[in-house]
Amino acid sequence: MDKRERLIEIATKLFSERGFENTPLSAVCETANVSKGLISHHFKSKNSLLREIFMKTTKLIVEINKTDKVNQTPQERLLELLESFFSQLEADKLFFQFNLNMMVHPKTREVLNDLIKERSSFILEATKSIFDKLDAKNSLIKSHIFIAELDGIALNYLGIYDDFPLKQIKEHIMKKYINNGN
Amino acid sequence: MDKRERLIEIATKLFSERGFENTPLSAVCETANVSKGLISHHFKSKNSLLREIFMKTTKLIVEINKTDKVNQTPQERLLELLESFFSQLEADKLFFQFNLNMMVHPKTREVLNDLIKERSSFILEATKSIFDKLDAKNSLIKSHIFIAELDGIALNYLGIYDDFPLKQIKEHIMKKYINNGN
Amino acid sequence: MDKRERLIEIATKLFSERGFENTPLSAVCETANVSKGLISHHFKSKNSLLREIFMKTTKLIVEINKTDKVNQTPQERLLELLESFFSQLEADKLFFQFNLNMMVHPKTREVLNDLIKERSSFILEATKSIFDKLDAKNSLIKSHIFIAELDGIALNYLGIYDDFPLKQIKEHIMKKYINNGN
Amino acid sequence: MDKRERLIEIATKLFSERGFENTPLSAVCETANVSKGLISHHFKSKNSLLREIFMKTTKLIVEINKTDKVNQTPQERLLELLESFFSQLEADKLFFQFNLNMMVHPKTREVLNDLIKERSSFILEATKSIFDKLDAKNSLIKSHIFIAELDGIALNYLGIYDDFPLKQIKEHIMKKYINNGN
DNA sequence: CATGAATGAGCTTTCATTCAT
DNA sequence: GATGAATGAAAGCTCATTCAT
Repeated sequence: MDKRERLIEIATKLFSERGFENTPLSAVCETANVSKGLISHHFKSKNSLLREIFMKTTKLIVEINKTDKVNQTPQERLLELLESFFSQLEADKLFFQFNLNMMVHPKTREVLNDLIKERSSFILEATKSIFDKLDAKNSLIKSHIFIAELDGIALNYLGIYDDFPLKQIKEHIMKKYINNGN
Repeated sequence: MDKRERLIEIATKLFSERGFENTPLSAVCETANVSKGLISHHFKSKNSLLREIFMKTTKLIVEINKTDKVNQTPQERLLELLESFFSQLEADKLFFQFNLNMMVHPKTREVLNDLIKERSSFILEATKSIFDKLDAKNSLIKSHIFIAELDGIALNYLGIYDDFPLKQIKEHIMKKYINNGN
Repeated sequence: MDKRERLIEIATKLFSERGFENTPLSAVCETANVSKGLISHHFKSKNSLLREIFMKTTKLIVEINKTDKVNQTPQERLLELLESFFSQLEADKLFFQFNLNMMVHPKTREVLNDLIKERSSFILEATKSIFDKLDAKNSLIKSHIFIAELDGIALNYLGIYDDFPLKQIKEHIMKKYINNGN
Repeated sequence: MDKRERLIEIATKLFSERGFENTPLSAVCETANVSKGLISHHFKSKNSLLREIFMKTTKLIVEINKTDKVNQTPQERLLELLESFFSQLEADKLFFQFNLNMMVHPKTREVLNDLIKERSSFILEATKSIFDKLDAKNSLIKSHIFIAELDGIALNYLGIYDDFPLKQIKEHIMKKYINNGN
């Protein structure tokens, strides 16, 4: 059992649930049944622990997008992307919670500034490469809107509306993007 | 010069810029050139100050939506709503920053839970009442998507992409909603 | 309605119930429905308010002991004193609570030092004058023990034993002192 | 040098001398030459530190009473008890001061409520078991009076009369209880 | 007399971080 | 690798007191 890995996992979970600033390292240690000293032994500081977590999730995102989809049509790729977004959103709320938290909160945004830029460029590029193939016109704008729409759905689903009708919205969105890419 | 009002204003600004938890009351006091004691004299606690601020912004939102638009067609209302959203978003970033912050962060969400529910119900209702008149079919889903889209745009504009092409996106969105209400 | 008098009354009650240090002046003001400024207008400080209260209760004690008992035998006086002690103890717990509090707590003892000395000398004298008449031998010692016994009973009754058998103890004590003054 | 133990010792001393509420933890730390953080490291809160101290003194009291006195007559036990009370009272004023303080002050009584009940039941039982053997009649009442008398003596000696004639009172009390158990 | 805004000192508690073992 | 004692800064909050009105 790699304690370092366990610390990262637990910290991710707690940061997601309670927020970064509202999660003392002591809480991470207690949950992990590990001494306070150990966390400092493994991570230079709380901030650097956060950065490591964020980089790990970025890697995940990159990998999902890199899997060979050479043979797919852009329509298929869009379809798959939406499918995976909606199923992930339901299955792993904490993952989205965490990323929203980190992007929005000024403190964490400062700590993660470069990493956020890096990740969001990647996502924009990946999305744009799809829309480019669909219809090069306005592909940047369409990509931005596409991303914003999904982010907004995640935000409203996770943080605002208890009775957010995710399934119906998924259908609606899928229909919209599958037929005309708009 | 009403110091209470000034404290609210300054706190709003600082909470928006730095986040709630990352803004000590001492920072508010220093900025307001006021003793630490005074803030406790006027507000029972930091949380209650936050609640007061949030309620104030809710009132603003409600009022904007209440202004007599009896004679407007739903199309006109939608147009106006989008116009005001995009111009506000540019003019008063802090206002959106604040609201995003408070919705996303677990700690503030806990403190504001009831107020958030209340406000978001109102916004959903107000939006739905427009879509109802446009085309009753799926009006709830469309409202949710509409709100999510705008939230997502705010989120990406304010927090993620430095070079977010707001103007073009505005045009795109306006076109989309004005022509077919989709 | 003399507000000054009401403030004293309410302060006495609250100081008795919660203790001096644990009772903010703001609590006194709220209970009295009076502004914070007023209490400072009437009393130089919290300490001086305390001193005034203590002096008032001393006056009461002195008066009770001064009422003409010229014609009474020492036995009758002792009887009456015990009777009044036990009935008071039951009827006005707060009065005893207050006095115990003030005597025991280091902070209040410091503030009231001179007044405590004054009052306790008086009580000792008054008691000794009775025992002197009963049997001059060891009257000082007997007085001290008598006072200590009553104080101890108050302490145990009010502060320690929920089921303190006050009535039976009263009988026991009365019998002891009435028959032989021991 | 166990700092935790030292903190308890010093806190006991200061709480006794100045009272619980009148002793900031900072005073304990300064006296112990220790940082403010350390006290929180060892004790969950100021209240829990107080509880720990109180429990420790209860243990002491229990142990004193538990030492094998199987062979003693009740008269001998009473004698010993009084001897130890009076010598302790002179030797360790702070110990009594502390206990009186904690029993009388409303705030500390609230914090220690259960522990006070527990301890005072024990003391009553221990005392009653002696009086039972002396003369079962009225043993409960006699025990209560016995305890009250000693408490009252401590109270008057420590807190009220500077010139309390402890030695003579001791003699008087000893004579009273040794001859007839009254 | 009466109010309540305003001050400032001081309190308990939290917490990231350091360091000897 | 691992522990936990120890530090010190900073936070929110309480409260007696002052003062202009």
